[in-house]
Amino acid sequence: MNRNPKARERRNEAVTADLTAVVVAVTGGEPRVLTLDGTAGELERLPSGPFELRHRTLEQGLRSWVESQTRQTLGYVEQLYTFGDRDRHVPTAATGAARVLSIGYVALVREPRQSAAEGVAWRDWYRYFPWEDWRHGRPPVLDAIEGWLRAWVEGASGATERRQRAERVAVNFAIDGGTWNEDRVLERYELAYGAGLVAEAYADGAVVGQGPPRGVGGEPMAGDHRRILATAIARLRGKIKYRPVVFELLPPTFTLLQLQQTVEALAGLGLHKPNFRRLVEQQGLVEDTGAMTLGTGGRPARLVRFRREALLERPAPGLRVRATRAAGPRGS
Amino acid sequence: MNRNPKARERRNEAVTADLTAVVVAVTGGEPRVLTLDGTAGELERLPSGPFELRHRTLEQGLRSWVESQTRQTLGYVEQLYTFGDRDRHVPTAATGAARVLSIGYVALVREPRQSAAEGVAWRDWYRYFPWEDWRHGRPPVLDAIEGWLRAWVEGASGATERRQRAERVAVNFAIDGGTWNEDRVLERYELAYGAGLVAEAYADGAVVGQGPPRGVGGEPMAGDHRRILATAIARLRGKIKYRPVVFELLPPTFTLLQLQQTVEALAGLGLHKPNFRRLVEQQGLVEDTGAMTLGTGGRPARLVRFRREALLERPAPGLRVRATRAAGPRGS
DNA sequence: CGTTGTAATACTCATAGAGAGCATAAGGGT
DNA sequence: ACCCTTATGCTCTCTATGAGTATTACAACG
Repeated sequence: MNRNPKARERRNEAVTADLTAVVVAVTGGEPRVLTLDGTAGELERLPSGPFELRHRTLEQGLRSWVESQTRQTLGYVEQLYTFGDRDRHVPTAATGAARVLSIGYVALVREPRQSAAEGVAWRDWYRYFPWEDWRHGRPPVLDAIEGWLRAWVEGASGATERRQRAERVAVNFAIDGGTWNEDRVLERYELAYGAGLVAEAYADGAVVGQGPPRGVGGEPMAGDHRRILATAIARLRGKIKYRPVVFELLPPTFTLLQLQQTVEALAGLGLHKPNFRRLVEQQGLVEDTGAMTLGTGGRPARLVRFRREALLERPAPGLRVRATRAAGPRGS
Repeated sequence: MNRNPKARERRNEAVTADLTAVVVAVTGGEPRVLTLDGTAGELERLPSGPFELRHRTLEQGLRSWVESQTRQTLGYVEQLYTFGDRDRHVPTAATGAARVLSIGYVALVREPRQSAAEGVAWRDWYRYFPWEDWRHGRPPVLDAIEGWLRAWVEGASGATERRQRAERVAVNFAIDGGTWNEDRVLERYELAYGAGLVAEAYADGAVVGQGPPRGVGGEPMAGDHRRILATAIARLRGKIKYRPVVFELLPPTFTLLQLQQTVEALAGLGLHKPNFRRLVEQQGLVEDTGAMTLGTGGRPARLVRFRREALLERPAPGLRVRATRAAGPRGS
């Protein structure tokens, strides 16, 4: 736009790549994400740091930042998405006017160790997305959200835009005949952002005015970290259906109930117990260890382990979950 | 955290981001990708260019590069993956020793216009992945590939590594009891790379020695472009199952056979015609236009169009395809 | 030691969806 | 009229899935 050719040396076209990690664990049936406390009234954030020359690969850089910031070593790691919209970035002192890309990753770890380091916390991920937890039926926040979104649809500037907004809302939030699809976490977050439901939209200046009542939009995070978290949840919810990634979150041996609760935690859905076991068994995803659990308050359960051969037998070994009628959605 | 601030000026840590596009169309039932001819005996390449300050967003930058290099405007665009492994990049004069990230995108367009510009060509994507086309049954190249991979497995340095190699081969190439999964395009390419089946592995210096006979490893591309193409194919093959993306490749009205052939082209599978129609109909993905085709050599077909309401009714509106026994895989 | 609570596990039933194959219809061309 | 080609309709079977119900096995409590 207004640059002189001299100023266009290669390094001026260069950008900084920020590596950001969503580190996930499921403890006691609750999905958790590793966060850093915002210093001095600042927002909570994900572990992150710039990609530097000393890093052999992007993934190595990510592992190194997470370890140095949280003392947590990572197992399974998967790249999510690279964000680079200019609008979404408010320049800070650290970045100056330079261009920053955020490369998001999701990592899965077993149980978090004892207590995390100073300033590091494992937080329930539904803290940031209260509308995503349908394990005990439709979450009550959705009433307020629905109202807000309806008003947003009405506030469209023309008939065409109103129709588009109405369709987006219906498709993603299971309103007016739409069906709840647990995978659309990112689409819902983006919609919430555009509709001014989440605090980040105001912080970025994308939306002006008065936000919704406290609690409705979920807890905000620094920068675009909540967007990256949404991407991670969406990816995981989709992936458990055709790849056996859940097992990365479980100890080497576990019970079928633990497995089910882990899936439920990720998917945010309640599942039918007998059918879930049947699915797992017939897919051949687990095998018996011979051992049993003791003293869990009920009948002892078999301890099973992941069966690697399932990878060979099934083209898409995963857990195609669908909610029970009671605990789940289907139709608004 | 523990770094000398002085030694770490920001621009020293900066990288260049290359935007690379896989532009896909299906013409006459064949899947095509937009490529640039390699100048002077160089390899074929995908349209690409660096992310610059003038670009408002990554996607804008990509669209702008593709248009300027090929005169093709893009419709549907989706980000794929960001590649940044040091090992995979041989520094060129242009990049110097600097760090380069490649951000891959896939774009879908209707039919390519008349003839493409000078040096630009639409090429069958199976040119680069001959083993991925199972539309007429198991492709014959797989015999040679299987042999090569078996030798690679045997060439492992220890028992553990041999077992790992054998499992990867079985899972991805439907050998020894594995099942062919059309979605694993990238995994197969990575395996082929590691096993020295593709020319890029030698160019990068990742593998040394003698490659397989001509034709077995598919046509190579510049840099990591073939890897990006593999990622694109994999993404599309997965996505048609739960999102109605095929329609981005078809004209506004089309016949069910055109739809089927488009899906077959992408998935690389032959499908059972009656069952495919039943699937499409019952999913409510299309609606009648009233018009019919003429003079196609057989009985005239109904012309249909995509039905947007399907987005609302189905949680995952797509075409879960599975090969027929004749034209397809299942078990090696 | 029986009762109660909590899980684990086993079974049944009905139905929707997928895989396969066959039959018929409606054009064009010879 | 006959053949070739593609479109479209229908049947049959089996598996997978959603929803319930019943039974078993431990722990804790009185």
